[in-house]
Amino acid sequence: MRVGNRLYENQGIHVISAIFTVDGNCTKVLLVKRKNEPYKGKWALVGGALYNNEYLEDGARREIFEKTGIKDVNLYQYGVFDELRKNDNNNMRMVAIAYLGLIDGKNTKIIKENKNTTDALWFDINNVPNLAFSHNEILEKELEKLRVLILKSNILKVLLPEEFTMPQLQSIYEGILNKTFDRRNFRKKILSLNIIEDTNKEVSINGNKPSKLYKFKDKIENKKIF
Amino acid sequence: MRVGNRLYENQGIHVISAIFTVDGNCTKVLLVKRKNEPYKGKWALVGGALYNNEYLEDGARREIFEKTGIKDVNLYQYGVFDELRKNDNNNMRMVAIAYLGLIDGKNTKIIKENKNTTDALWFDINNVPNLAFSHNEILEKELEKLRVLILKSNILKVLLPEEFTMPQLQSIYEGILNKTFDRRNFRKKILSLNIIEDTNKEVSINGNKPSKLYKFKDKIENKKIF
DNA sequence: ACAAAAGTGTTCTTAATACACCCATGT
DNA sequence: ACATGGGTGTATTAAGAACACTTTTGT
Repeated sequence: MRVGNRLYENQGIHVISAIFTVDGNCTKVLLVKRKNEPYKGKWALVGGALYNNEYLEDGARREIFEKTGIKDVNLYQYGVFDELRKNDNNNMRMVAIAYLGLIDGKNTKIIKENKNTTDALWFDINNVPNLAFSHNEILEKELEKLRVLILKSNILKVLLPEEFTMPQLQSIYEGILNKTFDRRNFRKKILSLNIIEDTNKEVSINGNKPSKLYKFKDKIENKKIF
Repeated sequence: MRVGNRLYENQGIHVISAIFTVDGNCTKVLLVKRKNEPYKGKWALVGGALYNNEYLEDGARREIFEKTGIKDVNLYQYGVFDELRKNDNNNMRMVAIAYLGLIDGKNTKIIKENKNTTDALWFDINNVPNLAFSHNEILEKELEKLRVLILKSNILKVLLPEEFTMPQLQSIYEGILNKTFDRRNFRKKILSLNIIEDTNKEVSINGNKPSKLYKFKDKIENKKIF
């Protein structure tokens, strides 16, 4: 079952991950600096070619580990990006399968270098350089997905302790959505999304009135339209 | 730039299209019957391997034409489906890129046979057989996308004359969403979606009170969340 | 005049927004 | 007692759901 037809030669599948974190009230994305051509010296999302014997998500995870040392990351959804690289003498058909990840940047040690990259850094999403390939476009689309995902999943779990307060949660939403919300309305909205639940505990975070503690639900059911 | 590494051998990219139509109040999907192994004799969505020198969407369109004779079809969005086919002696890494199409089945002549298929038929989506590969799963996901898409695009243009009446439109929505709606509320909802506009004309479709004529807007702007 | 299909408006309920005061803690 | 940050409720507006009568046309 080997592909033995010239029509199908020179095809490549890449797995590319946009890995985000939230730091204070700004959202950051993890980029690596390319060591080799093409786009030598340019920053890029984390990714590379898929191996023959692995599933897409496993490939994405392997690339993330090889290039940044990050082991534990939840990956979500996928997008597809299409690219026909034209050369002098042949074409290279590339399909990039894009993943979205979210980790706690503060508690994650990043390895800076590997055989294909010379650096790895968190960039504020409002201050991203021109990236290799069409990674700027991929980044935009994945960020948009992240903004949708936080409204209907427990993806934000990784950025918070098991139990957290409403103000902690609000600050992360504000960071990702790049907006501020009224405290009362935010609480009402989030509770109506049915993605967190009250633990009936309280803590005083910094010597003021104690806050209630919430946690994400394990199972989150979908909403419907129309 | 040839892929000369064993790790990347035996990879394949397939483009798979779920082509829908609406007939009366039921939604149908176009399936083809496979002539060859694997899954010989099974029904499948329309698709096949991507060539090296074409973009994904072009490949999808070529496959559709080769297998069904359909030339004019708008394709939308994509999904990715991951499959590692295990054999006795090697693995075949397949990635299926899925497209969604919608055409007017009544006015489209379908070619029944080609070198890889022995038949092509419209199936009521409530009555789809076990399909080849994981095409049942792909079909479900693409149908879900179609149901979202009709609420925020002009994708339904192809099923209607340039100018159409509200009851005609409602009947198609009811067919795809598999629900019935109150006439007044449907009208309000659709108009609020900002995807159609009044033409200030009327026709009497079948010798009763004349209906107003509407048409889809050319440009449709996106809504936002939060 | 009547049958068939299309147009229209009001009420009720639910969700979204805007906004101000009280409470618990540490100093 | 006061400063800090967290909790709560109400009034207004906008959107969704439920529902019945009138209009036009052909026979």
